[in-house]
Amino acid sequence: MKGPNATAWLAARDWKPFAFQRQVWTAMARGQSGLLHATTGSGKTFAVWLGALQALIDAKRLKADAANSSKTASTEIVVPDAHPNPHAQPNAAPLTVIWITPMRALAADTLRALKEPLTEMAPHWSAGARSGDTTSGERSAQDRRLPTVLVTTPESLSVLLSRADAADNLGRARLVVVDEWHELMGNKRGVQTQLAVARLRHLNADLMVWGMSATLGNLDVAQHTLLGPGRDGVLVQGKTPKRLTVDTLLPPRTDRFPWAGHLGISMLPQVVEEIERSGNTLVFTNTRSQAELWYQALLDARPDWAGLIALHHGSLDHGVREWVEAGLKSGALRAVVCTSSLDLGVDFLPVERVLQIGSPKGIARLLQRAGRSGHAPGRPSRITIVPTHALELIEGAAARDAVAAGHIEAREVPQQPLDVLVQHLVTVALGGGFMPEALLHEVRSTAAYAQLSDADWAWCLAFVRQGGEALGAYPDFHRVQVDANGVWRVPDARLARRHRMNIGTIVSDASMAVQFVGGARLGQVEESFAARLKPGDCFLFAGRLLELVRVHEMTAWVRRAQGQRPAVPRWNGGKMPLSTTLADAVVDQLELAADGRHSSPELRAAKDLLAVQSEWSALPTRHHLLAEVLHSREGTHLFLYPFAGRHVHLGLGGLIAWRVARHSPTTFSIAVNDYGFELLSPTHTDWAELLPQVLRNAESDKALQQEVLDSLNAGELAQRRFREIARVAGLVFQGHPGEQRSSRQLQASSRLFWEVFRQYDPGNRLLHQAEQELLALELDMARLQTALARMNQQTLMLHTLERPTPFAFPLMVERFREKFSNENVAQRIARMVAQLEKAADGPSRRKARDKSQSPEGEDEGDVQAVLDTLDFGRDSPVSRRTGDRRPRRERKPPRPLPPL
DNA sequence: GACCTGCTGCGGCCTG
Repeated sequence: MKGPNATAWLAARDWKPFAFQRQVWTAMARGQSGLLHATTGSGKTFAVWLGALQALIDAKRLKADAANSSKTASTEIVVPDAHPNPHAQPNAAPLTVIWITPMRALAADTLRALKEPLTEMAPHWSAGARSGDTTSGERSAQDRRLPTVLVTTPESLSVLLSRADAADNLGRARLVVVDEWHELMGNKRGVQTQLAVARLRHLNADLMVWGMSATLGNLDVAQHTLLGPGRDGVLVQGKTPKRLTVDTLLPPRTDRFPWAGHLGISMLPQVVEEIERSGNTLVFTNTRSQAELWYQALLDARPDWAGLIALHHGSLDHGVREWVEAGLKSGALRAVVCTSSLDLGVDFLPVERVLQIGSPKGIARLLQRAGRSGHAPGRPSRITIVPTHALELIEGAAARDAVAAGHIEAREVPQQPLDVLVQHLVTVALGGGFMPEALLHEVRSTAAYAQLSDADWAWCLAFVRQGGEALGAYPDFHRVQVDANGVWRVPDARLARRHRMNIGTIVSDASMAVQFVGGARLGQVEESFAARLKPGDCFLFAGRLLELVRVHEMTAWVRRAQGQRPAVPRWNGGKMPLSTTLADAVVDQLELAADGRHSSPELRAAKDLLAVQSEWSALPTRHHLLAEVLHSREGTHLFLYPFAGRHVHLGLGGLIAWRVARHSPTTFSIAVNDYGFELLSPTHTDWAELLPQVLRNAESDKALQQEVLDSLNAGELAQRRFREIARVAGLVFQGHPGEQRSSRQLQASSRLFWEVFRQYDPGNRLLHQAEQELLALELDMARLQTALARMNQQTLMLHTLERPTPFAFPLMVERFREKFSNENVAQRIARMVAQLEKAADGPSRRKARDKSQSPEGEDEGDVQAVLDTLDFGRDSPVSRRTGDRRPRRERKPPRPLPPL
């Protein structure tokens, strides 16, 4: 009688196991934990799953086998007959495997994939999924008895851990698998997963832990973070990634290609042509509104594609998204315009072609998206970057070189987020209660809290017990109480329920449902967008032109509309900066161009533009820091290009403005993008003299950090971070399902806690955490330090400009947006572009020089006229930066320093 | 609360 045998199972399907699959089986048979790194669709799920079946069904015997066997032992492990009674389900084996995925849809897909070998290899095992999608029927069945294999999410697992019988039920688990670990490890969901794994390991010391991850720059850290410090594991490298092509869709005429912008609609004809030529195509965009606009533009260009192309992003209703995913799987859809929503999940898409509109932002992200194509055997993956402005041409070549060199971003891991720990303490108190010393030991066995101090631990305990120092008078925050035996529990049923409803670490902005009157739900728009619409107004959403009928109880009721020029919803999403890896690769390309080596098609396409940049100023390189100064009627513009990503540029800009303002009181406005930033002062500023002084390194990292905090409106920024922390820590209740509370209500309550703590409990660790998160996540402090240090090594090249260069122009455009409606900006930019193009024409180089002798030159005058219409006079100070989710960026002169 | 270009992801109540 044959038991589970992975090799046989694969052989029956004509599959030969890969070497990495055998490695996983051997390791699992020995009871080892590990991390499997493999590309999507390479068979990693089966590797782990078949290995698990083999290893777990008769563990005792297998252990003996493994002990007796040499390293080269066969992995064809045979165990005794496994009671193949198909009707045995109600008596199925108890919970043995917990399989965690980051997405509900992926949980469902995974369950389907796992079930197939299950019926054959372990008929006495049952399998089921538990997530927010699970119906109440399944739920109550699971409450009586969990399946042998439970496929779930980190949040649902935490909810299970909060049940009073958690130890009995979950303590039986012998294997935890975390799929897509790279998606979780870098955020608080990953920390929550670490804590859950530690809990399970506490319940069963022999627990095996396996992770699966896509390509990362720091796999060792990924493994260490999952398994816990000081725990050995196996790192299995999956099948070598298939061949990958990174190329760029070049515009037909690069001399007419926009210098700034993000939409890229000018590339529409070429994109249509690519889709026409290819099989199924995924068109990735960087934002949801961009996806909406591109979908519409494609339909306008090809009305016959109605029904053949679709739209997919995170604010569309699940029903809509599932329909699109099904269309992709069946091959019915020719193209789907999407955002990161299709980065993960949806197994085995038959996608042939992947287009990336706009900057890919990072190499890991590019690889992930590229991996969506070329699933057919022998076919390479291919991703084509569609540049939206001239400098993005260079990103294509840069990305290709970085991929070839194997430069991939590392993923940073959160350290000791106390809000997550506080939540976990209440969860465990609910799940049967805890004794503090034992739990501390368990918590310290995770990578995130290995260094947790006794003081922090004591603070967290006090916080769940009486809300810390400030909230002692409020029974709602006496969540955990110590019983007569010294066990910490949650006795109050109402608080228990409230906690279970609040489990998780994802915090999103309040949104409003969009629904047809008497019909289907379409998705979600942000409350703030809906608030600006009046009944009768039109907007573009879910690929349709809609008219708002009314807003009622957090739902925007709509009907189809025609004609009218619509608004496009904007979502206040995250803003990923260009990664260090990709930014460095871009600088390398500029270096090549500076040497006259235009070896790639992209560089050749950008050659004229780069020539203009060199002619009017210079090209930034690894060893040269480019600074440009332009005097206009607005004042003095400084453009600086550290290539450190938008977050760092904001911090650096603020820092430099702060340092200058200490010498001479001035008001600056700041504009940033991923390549550099602009500082504009209304008065004359002598940057040639000032810049070398204010660029200096700080005395210490600590001092630099303080300067950056001082230079920003740090209090307000930290308060916004605190909002999320308050929700994760369970201070702010988000309401019952279906009873959405408006963002105003939530805002008000988190603000109240912020103020109460500041006043009555300034030592509150959550306040400190908000500041730390602000520094680490929003200001990218570590990267800022590196960038500043590097700038100090570089040779400063300061060029005085006659007109904005190709590098400076996008920064100026960035600033215009805040003053005018889009249309006005478009018109004004069109005029500026026309002027600049004239000046940039071949023969114009001489003209440009001539004009420097006659500043009244025609072109010069017109550019100035354009700038003048922008009205950044002294009376209308530019106050706010766009796209930063930051408060006012105005630099108030600090109080004069006391004499030394 | 502030954003206007700005991703993704989760969970939960009540009653019989």
